[in-house]
Amino acid sequence: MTGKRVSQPRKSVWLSPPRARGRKGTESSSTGLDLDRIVAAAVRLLDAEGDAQFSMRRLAAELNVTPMSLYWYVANKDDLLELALDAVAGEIKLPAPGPDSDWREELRALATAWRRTMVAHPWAVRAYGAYLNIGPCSVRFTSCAQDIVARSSLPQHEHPAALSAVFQYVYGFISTETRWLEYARETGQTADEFFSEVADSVEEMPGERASGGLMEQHESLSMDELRDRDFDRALDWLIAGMCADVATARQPRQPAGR
Amino acid sequence: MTGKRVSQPRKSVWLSPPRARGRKGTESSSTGLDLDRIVAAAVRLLDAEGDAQFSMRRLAAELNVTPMSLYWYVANKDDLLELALDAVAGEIKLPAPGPDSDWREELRALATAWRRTMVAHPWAVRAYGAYLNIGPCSVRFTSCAQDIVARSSLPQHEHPAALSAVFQYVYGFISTETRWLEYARETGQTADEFFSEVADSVEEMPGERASGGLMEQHESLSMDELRDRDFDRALDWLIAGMCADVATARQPRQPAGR
DNA sequence: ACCTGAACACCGTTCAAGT
DNA sequence: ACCTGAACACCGTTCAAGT
Repeated sequence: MTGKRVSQPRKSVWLSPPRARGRKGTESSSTGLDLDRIVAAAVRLLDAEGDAQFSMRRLAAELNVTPMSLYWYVANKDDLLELALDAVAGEIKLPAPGPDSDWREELRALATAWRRTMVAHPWAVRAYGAYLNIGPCSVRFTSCAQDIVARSSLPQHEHPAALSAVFQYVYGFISTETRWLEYARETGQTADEFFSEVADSVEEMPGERASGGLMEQHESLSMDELRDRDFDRALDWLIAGMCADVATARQPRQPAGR
Repeated sequence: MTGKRVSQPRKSVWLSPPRARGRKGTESSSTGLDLDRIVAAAVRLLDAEGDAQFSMRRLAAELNVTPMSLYWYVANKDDLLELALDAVAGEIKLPAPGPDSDWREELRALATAWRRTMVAHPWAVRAYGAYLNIGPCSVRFTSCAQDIVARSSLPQHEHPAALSAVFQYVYGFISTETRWLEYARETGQTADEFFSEVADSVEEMPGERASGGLMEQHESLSMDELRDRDFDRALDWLIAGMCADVATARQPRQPAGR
């Protein structure tokens, strides 16, 4: 995030030997600092003001403390953001693996749960794209997804590709979704107002026929409902596609229209 | 990008009245500045050192000029990055709409072209996620995609969802792909080395059964080939899924396994 | 063990001034 | 019309010092 040239480039908090951090047991007095309190405050601040406004100095002020005191608990800003990211990853509600439930339903449920938490913490999807996501909660999340496809009807050698496919799609979706919501929030407009304004402007641009078909079906559905529907839709297409690919047992490496 | 609290929040360069910029005709002497030269230099610098290292001051130095001279051509750093983004969008090789070609092939070709350019400019996928992408080249790119699905066999009302589905997927894919490549570059490792190191570390972490199945098929294929295959694979699944959904004409709103 | 203060090397950008 | 210099309000972080 800072990007200053360093001799030993950092990779992840989770790949470094732990500091004083992580001693959750110590019920410290409410006055003293504490890694958990710092991370919690960071999440609160990031939610409230966005990652662009977030700074170590701002956070320190929030905690009534000198900026440098944070550095006793955390090596640098990137590490702190990685910790904050894993904290919100812990908020994702993982579906319980009911014995009689369909794996496709569970996968949809997991994707929806992920989407829901990310919409609540837009900065976190940017962090998700920036870091390695190998904290305990992130790993638990990934494991959950792996378990689900492991119980699927897909052949084992397809599991990684299947997992990656839905992950990439969902990540892409929530990435642009949260960005639009942030834009609306920043400009003080509703999502619809902002979208309409942009669409109109593109319409008026020189060259090409404009955003045809992107603004049509505004009769019965709100934009939120439209987004929900498109999200589920593509997920279904993807899952249906990989199931069909298996059903029609062509030679496994050679996909459809080649 | 800066995030300072401003009275009038910016939305996009392309939504503001143009400055002196854009006078491409003026064959200015090679000594003077020029919007095109500035943008080109920015792209060069971003490619070489990444967006984390990029700054107005650094760019000015590169152009042998005072930082503030840039501000005659460009309102702020975000605007400049948006211009740089559109410049690389112009590098995407759009498939020519051959009259006898399959729309699915064209869609795959477009996705692949997009991916190729983004891998060449990793900072641009972050910019893509941050801005509105409504510059002339970006719009041309989007229009091309729209034309392709317009020629598809899908019912008209599905076109926006179909377009969005493949966009989100491809964006998600290249987003994580370029991030891994950047990590490898930053650490001076090959992509394989870096990936193995991370995978091993996750393996040793407490709790959960580890990254099962993510590191299997390392026999005949390199990581690059694996990625290429997975990219095409999910794209095929997605396209197959949406075609199948149409073929088996169930009631249009109620997808597969509900 | 935990926290502070001063300082360094950076940022983006405003503003008044130069040519 | 185009570019500069000084200055402002910020950054993340180092380092030596306090308790």
